[in-house]
Amino acid sequence: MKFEAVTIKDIAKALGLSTSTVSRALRDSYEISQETKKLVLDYAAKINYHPNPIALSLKERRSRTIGIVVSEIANSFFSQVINGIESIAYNNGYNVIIAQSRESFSREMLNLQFLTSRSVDGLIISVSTETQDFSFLQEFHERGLPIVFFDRIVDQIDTHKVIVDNYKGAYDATMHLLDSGYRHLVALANSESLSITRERLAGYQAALKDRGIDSGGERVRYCKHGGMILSEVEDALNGLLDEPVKPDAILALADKLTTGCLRLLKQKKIDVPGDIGLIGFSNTDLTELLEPPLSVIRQPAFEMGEIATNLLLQLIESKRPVTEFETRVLSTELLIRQSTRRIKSPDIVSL
Amino acid sequence: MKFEAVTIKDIAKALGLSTSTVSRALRDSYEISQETKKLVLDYAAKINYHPNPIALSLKERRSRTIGIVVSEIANSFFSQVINGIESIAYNNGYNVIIAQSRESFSREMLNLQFLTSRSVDGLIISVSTETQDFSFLQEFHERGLPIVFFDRIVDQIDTHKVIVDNYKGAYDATMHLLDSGYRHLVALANSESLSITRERLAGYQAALKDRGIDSGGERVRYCKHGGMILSEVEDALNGLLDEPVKPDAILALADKLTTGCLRLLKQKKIDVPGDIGLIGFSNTDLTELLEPPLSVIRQPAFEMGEIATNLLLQLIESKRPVTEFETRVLSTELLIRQSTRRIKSPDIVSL
DNA sequence: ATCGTTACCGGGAACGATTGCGTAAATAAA
DNA sequence: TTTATTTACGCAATCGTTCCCGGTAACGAT
Repeated sequence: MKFEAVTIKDIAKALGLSTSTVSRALRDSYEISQETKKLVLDYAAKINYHPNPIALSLKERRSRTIGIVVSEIANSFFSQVINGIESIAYNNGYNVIIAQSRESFSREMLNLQFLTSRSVDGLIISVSTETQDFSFLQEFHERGLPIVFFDRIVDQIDTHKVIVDNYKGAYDATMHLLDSGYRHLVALANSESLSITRERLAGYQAALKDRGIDSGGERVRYCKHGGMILSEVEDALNGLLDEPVKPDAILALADKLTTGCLRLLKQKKIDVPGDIGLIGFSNTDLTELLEPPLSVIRQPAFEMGEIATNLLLQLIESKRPVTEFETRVLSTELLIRQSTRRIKSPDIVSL
Repeated sequence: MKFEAVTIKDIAKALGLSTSTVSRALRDSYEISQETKKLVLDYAAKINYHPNPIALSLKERRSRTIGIVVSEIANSFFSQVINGIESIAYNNGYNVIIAQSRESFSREMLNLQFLTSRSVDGLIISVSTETQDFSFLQEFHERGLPIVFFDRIVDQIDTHKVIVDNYKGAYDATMHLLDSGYRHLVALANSESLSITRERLAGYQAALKDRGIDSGGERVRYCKHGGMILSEVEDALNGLLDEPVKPDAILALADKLTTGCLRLLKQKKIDVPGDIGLIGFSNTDLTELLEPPLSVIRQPAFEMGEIATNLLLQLIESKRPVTEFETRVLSTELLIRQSTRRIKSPDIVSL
């Protein structure tokens, strides 16, 4: 079952040269005569020689590989980011290794262990919902592993970051709900520990405040597992629906929550937007085909991947330690569709 | 930017032992005294030693890593398969490296090159739509790389394969359309070279034949790029809609084609299922939330991943070359929803 | 006293590639 | 002719690990 590859030794032996000469010939060193070079190059091509990257990684302590850690590749947002990352990475001669944490802290640690032990030259990561302890990341960072955070960032670690203006995204969406005549808003959020949750929630609350509406602490429910488990979303949603003041619109603060919410409302035969309005963060390209077409806040995912990769490569290829870091903030896009088209006349009591 | 790891040498030096002794102590060799073992083990734990997998891969010519090649991770079917693969792989101490071909032959080759050069111990692959030349795969296979095909398999290469009963899936779906009163069926297919296209199309045509309906050669359109480009699907769809006998139902033979088709029909304001019925292969978990809820043929993707991985591990860990290969065929599931609920009364002329 | 075991440990060669250094031959400069 | 310089190549160390050989004690049996 082993699978023998051609090595530099085979070439050396066949040509009666030393491995050093072959190596140098292949790297086009000035110390090697034209004839010898041609000889080696031709023979290498003939027997389809490719340098062994494992040996190279061992020697050079670099792998021209970057690691990606996301919670779930099935999530459109993340798969779009990954496509962005790959596009830049490939153009720069880098390969990528993708790992999913599935929102589990332990899986995330295992993945990180795997990636670093395989000598990835750098890391692009959006942390899992469960992750509260960043010390392991901190440690890798301090030991010199170049890291770029995107989406769910870690404030404590000083490095490049790529995010969207989550505050504004949520603010605008909330304003849109209010402008549409909805009054009793509730929010369905990811784990409290996540940067995106905090930022988005702040935008939501600021919008309510700017309109002089008392948001109340109870009108937000969190999903610890980021909606990985539908029952968790159901519990949160039930909590919201059971509020003393019945909500007339929901703001979902993550992709999985948005679609999960719609699924549950349908199950409960609660009409959207008739009984309740719904808007949420989502990058699924199916949202416009849903019943009803979903109003969403969309992130420039592909671009985020591109930017993150460029920043990472900059970090990797920098000669001396980088100390100046930047946080790129991109804009979200608000796509207004059916699910927030208020049908009932505004509730007088709430005005 | 370098990132120094603890090696066996550090331990040896610190403890005044040789690297051989340390290595043996760590592997719990009988030749090492209990005291020394404890000494080494304790110290290794203390300084958080982890063997360098790169060095191990170089030495052992194996990496406990399996490579996955799919056309696109954003595709629900593939991401579900990947989850199945990971679940088994992790439980057996293997890691996975995911690569996407994005339906491009050259990308597929590059990925394969990357994976094998990183010494993956085996490969699980569903080939890209573009791939017509399997010689490179054949070569890897002959050189001893364990391969398991799933979904889009390669008949010419003799190894384990995991598929669904595509013939029956398409047959049943077609029968369902006919039973619902549709008469003028058309099919939207992937590239002709794909195994799944051939099998599904055979099922479709067999159903028509069994009902005494002349399918006609022109009532199938192919999408070379597997629907990666929407315009391609549009051209194909337009071709079908322009048929002399206007179709009243569409069978889409791949995930991307199914949703792409719905998107285009909506754009064209063609009502589903009012003007035309639609059923297709899809593993997207959003299909029931679509407008209309989509009737689909669903594949047991997770299970396929699990089986493929078990077969691959069997291949990898087998002492002697395996010569007996199996093709596991799983069942599809037919989920009937709105999109194939015929509304108009059957067209008399067509009966 | 000598031999054979057993228990324990170290030296050094791999794995595939790069690279600093040494050096022979060929050429140029003196 | 002698010395200096260039050209072109090989040796050996290195990366981290394993493992085939050794080797050296200690001990019991002869």
